[in-house]
Amino acid sequence: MAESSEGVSRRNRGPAAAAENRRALIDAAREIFSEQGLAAPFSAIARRAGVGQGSLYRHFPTKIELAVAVFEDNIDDLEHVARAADATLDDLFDSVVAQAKVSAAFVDAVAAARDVPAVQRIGARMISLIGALVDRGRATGALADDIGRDDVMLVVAMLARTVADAPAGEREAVARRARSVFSLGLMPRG
Amino acid sequence: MAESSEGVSRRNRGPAAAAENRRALIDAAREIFSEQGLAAPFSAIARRAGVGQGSLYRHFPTKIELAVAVFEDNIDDLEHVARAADATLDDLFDSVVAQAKVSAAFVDAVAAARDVPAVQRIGARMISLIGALVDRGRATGALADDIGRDDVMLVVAMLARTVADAPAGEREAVARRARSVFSLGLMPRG
Amino acid sequence: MAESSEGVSRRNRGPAAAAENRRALIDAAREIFSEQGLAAPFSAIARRAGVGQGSLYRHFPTKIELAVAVFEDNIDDLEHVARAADATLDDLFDSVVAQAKVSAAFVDAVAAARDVPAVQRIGARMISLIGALVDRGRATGALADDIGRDDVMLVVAMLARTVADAPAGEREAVARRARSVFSLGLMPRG
Amino acid sequence: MAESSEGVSRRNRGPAAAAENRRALIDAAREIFSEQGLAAPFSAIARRAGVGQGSLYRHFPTKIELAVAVFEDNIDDLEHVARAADATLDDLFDSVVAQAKVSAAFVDAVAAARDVPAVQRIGARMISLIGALVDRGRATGALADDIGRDDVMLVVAMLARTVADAPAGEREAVARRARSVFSLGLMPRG
DNA sequence: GATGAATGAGTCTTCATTCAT
DNA sequence: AATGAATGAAGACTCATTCAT
Repeated sequence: MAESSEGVSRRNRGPAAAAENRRALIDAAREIFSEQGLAAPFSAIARRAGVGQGSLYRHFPTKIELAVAVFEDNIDDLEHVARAADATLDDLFDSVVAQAKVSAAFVDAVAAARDVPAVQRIGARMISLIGALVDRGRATGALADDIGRDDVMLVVAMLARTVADAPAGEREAVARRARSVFSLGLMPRG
Repeated sequence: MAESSEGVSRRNRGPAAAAENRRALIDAAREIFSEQGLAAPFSAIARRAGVGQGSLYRHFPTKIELAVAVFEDNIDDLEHVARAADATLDDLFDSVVAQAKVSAAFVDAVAAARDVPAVQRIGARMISLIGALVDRGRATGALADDIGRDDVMLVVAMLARTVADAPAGEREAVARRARSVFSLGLMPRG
Repeated sequence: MAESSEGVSRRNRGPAAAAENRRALIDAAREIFSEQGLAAPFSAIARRAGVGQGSLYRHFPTKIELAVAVFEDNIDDLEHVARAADATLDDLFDSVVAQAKVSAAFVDAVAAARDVPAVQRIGARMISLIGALVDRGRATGALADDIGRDDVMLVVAMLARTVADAPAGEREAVARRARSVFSLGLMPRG
Repeated sequence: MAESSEGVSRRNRGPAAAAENRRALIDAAREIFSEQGLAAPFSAIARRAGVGQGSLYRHFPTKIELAVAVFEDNIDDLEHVARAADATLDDLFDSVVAQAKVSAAFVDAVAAARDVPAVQRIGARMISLIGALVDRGRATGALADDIGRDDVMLVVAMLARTVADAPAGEREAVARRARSVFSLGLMPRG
């Protein structure tokens, strides 16, 4: 992210820059998606990355692929979170809320390209990490027995969208309210 | 809707056609919004309505105003639903799900123009009808005491978005799953 | 002008309203031309006059004809000014500056339609009243002998344009500066 | 100008063509502004230059910037004229009259964007070159002592406008008449 | 004659995508 | 493989003009 300060036009450094450019593009895309959503112009991302438009297309022929690359990073984080011995779904929700805009952009991307292999791969990772948390939640009695991975997946998507769509000033309040509704629904009743 | 078969360019039928055109535009917009969302090109709506672009702008200078007009119809329906003596939140949810795409478009519109009076007016109607159902729900013990109008409003928004974004074939399943999660959250716990 | 307050939509009063509408249109046009110049949309004038667009076209098929009608009023004033026994060119300039925007709009119209009879008629009236002032100026020794009507006509046009084009806050200063340059040129030297 | 024959759609010649396109756009703009004034459609300029609309916008995001580029060339000429050891204001007026249409377009542009830095820069150059001629004029006794740069600037603007607005066939006569009025005003009176 | 809606062409502007270097 | 300019197709919006009532 340090590299991605906008407007710093790079020289043509040839093939050597390939890996570096890729990183810069992903970082720039994450920023742009956070600010403007998935519908942001492609050119803005290239500009922010300080990379030619052509290079953007070479690395990521479609916006979906770029979104996948961005979210691949994010999901690394999520997996990291989920791997902690005492991690709960709440921790996952915390992360999702913190990255709401990017998450929402990803939800958009998924909606637009459910059939792209890379998208499915990411979906699988997501389901899998959710699965682990669900299992643990059930084990500790923090989660109702009839709540499955797919339910949580849906909740994550709704949470991301809702928070992302709220005006900046109300994000926190909306997140709290939504999570409250969800939690009560997810908690075992008794 | 009967009149709005696309592509049939109308003659200038004079001012008498004004009201009819307005209706055609609203109907066309509802269709288009349902198919393409709020971001659909204005021109597509005019075309679908069989009306010149200028007429569209005359009737609805901004997309928000058009969205409001569309939703004003929908909210009529919702109010009708809510007025039934034994109406429940579930009935409301049924309607929202049935009109998911349009509802989602409206959520977008509201997000984009919270400060437009017409939007606020609609928002107020929505809150008000939800309020009635909430009160009734509490009275009949179908709703937890700590669930308020704003919570339900949020749920409606999430429900609409989620169902609207799901691929056509999965809408019903998604709706069922989402409502299940929500319901358990909204039901009083014993 | 009292009648022309914008937005007051009139009922269809039929033919009886003809003369009145004509007046309202002229007054509205003067206002609009003053505010936005000759390029102002036709519709703005009809709206300001509280008259249907169709009526505007009926009375004034072209913008030129409307401009002529507007200026015909103004030239009445100018002729009135010029008829005063002790009137000077400076009095004319005062009037032109005071009506700079409208005058400039008229200059535009003339430039665009030198061959329209109505325009020529107005031009003749203008030349004629200037002629009177020139003669008187020469007689009183206030004007150089080699300055003719056409020179003054040109000066009037330039004065109007210049003042009209200046930002509102600088009109007076510009008018003063321009008149100073012109005056020294027009005054006899010796 | 040789390259700018209208309608010959070019291939994408890559970045190498950038400078050439820029030139073509400026030349085309000068022509178009001369023919139709500053209000000419942007698309006409792109077409005349044989360049895509997008390229026009890339090079000149606003019409003002394009006008500035056009006039920057013209002012080069004017500065060249003014630098001649024996140059007079009359030489400047000659140039202004010769480029009347473009000059008038520039006056429009300045009026429309007094606050744009590039415009101010050009204005400063103009004032400065006028200043040199004013100083020289005073020194040689060809100019009245109380005539300053601003007066001459105003005269230039009026001259440009007036000549530009005159029908082609009368330009010369109008220029002569206007300059005569101005000159007598600018000359020292004995 | 008046009315005011309808029409559609014309401009502006933004992007996704391609391509020469 | 990188660059960044070129392209042109949309889409938004505004008006001049026409026309049924």
